[in-house]
Amino acid sequence: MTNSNNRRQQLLEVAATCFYREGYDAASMRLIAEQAGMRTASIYYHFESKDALLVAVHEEALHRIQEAVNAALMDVKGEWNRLEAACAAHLEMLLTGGTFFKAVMRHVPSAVEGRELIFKLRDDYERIFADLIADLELSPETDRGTLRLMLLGAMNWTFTWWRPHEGPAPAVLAFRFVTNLRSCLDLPA
Amino acid sequence: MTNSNNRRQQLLEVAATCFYREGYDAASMRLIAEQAGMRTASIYYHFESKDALLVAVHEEALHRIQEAVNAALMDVKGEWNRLEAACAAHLEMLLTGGTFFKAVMRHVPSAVEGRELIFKLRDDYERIFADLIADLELSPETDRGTLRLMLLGAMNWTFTWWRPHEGPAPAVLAFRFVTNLRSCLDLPA
DNA sequence: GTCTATATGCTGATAGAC
DNA sequence: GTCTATCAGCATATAGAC
Repeated sequence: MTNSNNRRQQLLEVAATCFYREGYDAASMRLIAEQAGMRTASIYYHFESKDALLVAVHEEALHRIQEAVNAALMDVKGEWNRLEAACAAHLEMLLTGGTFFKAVMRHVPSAVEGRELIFKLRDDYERIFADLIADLELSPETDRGTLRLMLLGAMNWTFTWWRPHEGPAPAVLAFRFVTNLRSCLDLPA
Repeated sequence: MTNSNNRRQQLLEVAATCFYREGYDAASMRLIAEQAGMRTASIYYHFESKDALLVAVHEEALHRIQEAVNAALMDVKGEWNRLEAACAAHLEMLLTGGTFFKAVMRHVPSAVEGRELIFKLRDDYERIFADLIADLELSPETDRGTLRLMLLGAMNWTFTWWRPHEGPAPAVLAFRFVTNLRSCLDLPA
């Protein structure tokens, strides 16, 4: 039972890495099994299908990142500070939290069973940012929906170009992103 | 010869649509052939492999979008206006220019021959925006690299959520994106 | 240029021993 | 829980007729 949970957890990590690096289709069950040090058939003791494995990866990753963002928001005061803290936590997980979270950014093939659930999980998570942006004081002509999608787009695109030891640290990136949006918008002049 | 070029062009369009909708691996040569109204083997008269087909899709799409952006920049004066015009053209192609351009945003599996070339084509195209941003007058502490990546990220992420007849028109989106970045940055106070 | 027919290999998944 | 062995199907790609 405990052993089973360990293996299950290990499989999730390995699968996420494969899904991220190869994409869902190219990440074969054989490859995942090999990376996890077991045979293909053994995976099916822990997960009923490859699709179920992908769904489980999303559940785990989004649960973890949601907790990280909520933790980062504890005791932070000020609307813009809170937004920046959430962005920093989001980028921290995405860029340096292991391949687990990058897997969530990949395309989900249309034939995957549980695709709708995956989209729902993603949407639920992103609602944190909608709430934070709703709290901002903005000039009346600013569209909050666009602002949210712009910020999330900028953040979620980082995983295509960011490399460890090269680009700016996640927290620096969060500061710049929010600063670039901030100064112009917060005061009704 | 002319007939061959027509077929080749048609295959490119069909393949791009399949690559976008299904992802590279799930878009089988059988499916592409079927959608194009021919047999699998016939594709190989026009393209030597599936990988070559993907590379050709990128060459065509990036060539076209580059021309569209350059055309949109003709006779536009003012650094911020030029950036906005380029963004509008970019979004116009990406969102309403057919699936051709969305295919370029998808993940390229690591095993694809010509992967490096594809990345080079993407980088070359994005240099347009680096040049436009280099022309802006910004407060000295603003990082232009971050600004470029932020804007491209926001734009390239749109194809994950934008739907025809729902979201804002591409030109409106371009205006909001640039406006959100603009007011705060252009004057050294 | 497009076809039929086929080679070869990899895919997700299952059966059943241990 | 993990294994060996295997299935049926689909993948890319090629050979050669028309």
